[in-house]
Amino acid sequence: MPMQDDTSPAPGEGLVDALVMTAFVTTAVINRIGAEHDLSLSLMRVLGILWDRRPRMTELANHLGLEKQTMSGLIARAEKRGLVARAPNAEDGRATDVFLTREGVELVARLRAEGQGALAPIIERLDAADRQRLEDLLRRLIGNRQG
Amino acid sequence: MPMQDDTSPAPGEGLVDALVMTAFVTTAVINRIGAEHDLSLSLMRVLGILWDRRPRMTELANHLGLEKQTMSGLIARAEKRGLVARAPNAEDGRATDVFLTREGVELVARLRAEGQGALAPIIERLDAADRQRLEDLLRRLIGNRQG
DNA sequence: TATTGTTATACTCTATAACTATA
DNA sequence: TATAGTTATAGAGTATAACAATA
Repeated sequence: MPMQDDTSPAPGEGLVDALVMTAFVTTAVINRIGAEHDLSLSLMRVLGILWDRRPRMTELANHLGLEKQTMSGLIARAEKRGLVARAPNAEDGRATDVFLTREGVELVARLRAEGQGALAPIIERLDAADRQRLEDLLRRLIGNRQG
Repeated sequence: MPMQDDTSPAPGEGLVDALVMTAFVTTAVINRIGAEHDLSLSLMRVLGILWDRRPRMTELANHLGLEKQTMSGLIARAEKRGLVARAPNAEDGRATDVFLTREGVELVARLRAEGQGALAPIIERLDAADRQRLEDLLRRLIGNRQG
């Protein structure tokens, strides 16, 4: 879908296309893995965050860019399935902490392994040196963020 | 979330993390742009495909990995909004072709410009040479695919 | 009979609004 | 009064199942 009346594209235009296509491909892969476990992308992101953190509901919602009510429903369903649990925050009587159950921890570990396996055929199109170059470039692009 | 009992990660493990994080960041940006126009990611993908193609319903569904009934609803809502239209296929009396309306074409052009603008601050973290290197590596990774 | 598409139904995800409890 | 969280309600997105029309 090139700009119609512009024969000299803006700098980075092709890169944006490549980024978006890569995002679609990557998302499709992890979405498929999630679907096999009846997990939405949002819930997978939540579980990933809970791997090494114990946030409160509002923190989770902000991190994912969702409303707190949406997070309430998401966590309520995950709790019903035994993947996460809620407990009152020790310092603030209004707040609720969220954390993974043992079953949730096992699921995240399994998801992670399956993700590596599913994306392996794609990344193996590059040799080791190019993989490292790509990883370095991507990390410079997105910065060192967590979750 | 490193592999717990493995101090020497599998080849490409860090790259998978970087790819997934990049996908989340990129998806969040285009999702926000879509939300400003009341468009879901799925519908944006459909509109992107229709930019230069006139597929039938089943082709669209297969391309996005959705069921044909799901595509029926998606297209029905988009048609109601005047973004796309349906017409019987000339060769096969069972099939229905889908295509962009004039309004749909204008919307896709606008979305595309907004996507470039929204991702510009991110890609500008790399100089021109590194942008080209990253684009080349990504294209080798995902192949030359369309839509 | 097989394929294309739609309709019926149900559940998840998401948002807006209203509410309760705590600070 | 402001903040944290839940509940109520509604709409979009998705799937499974059943159906109609065409090949």
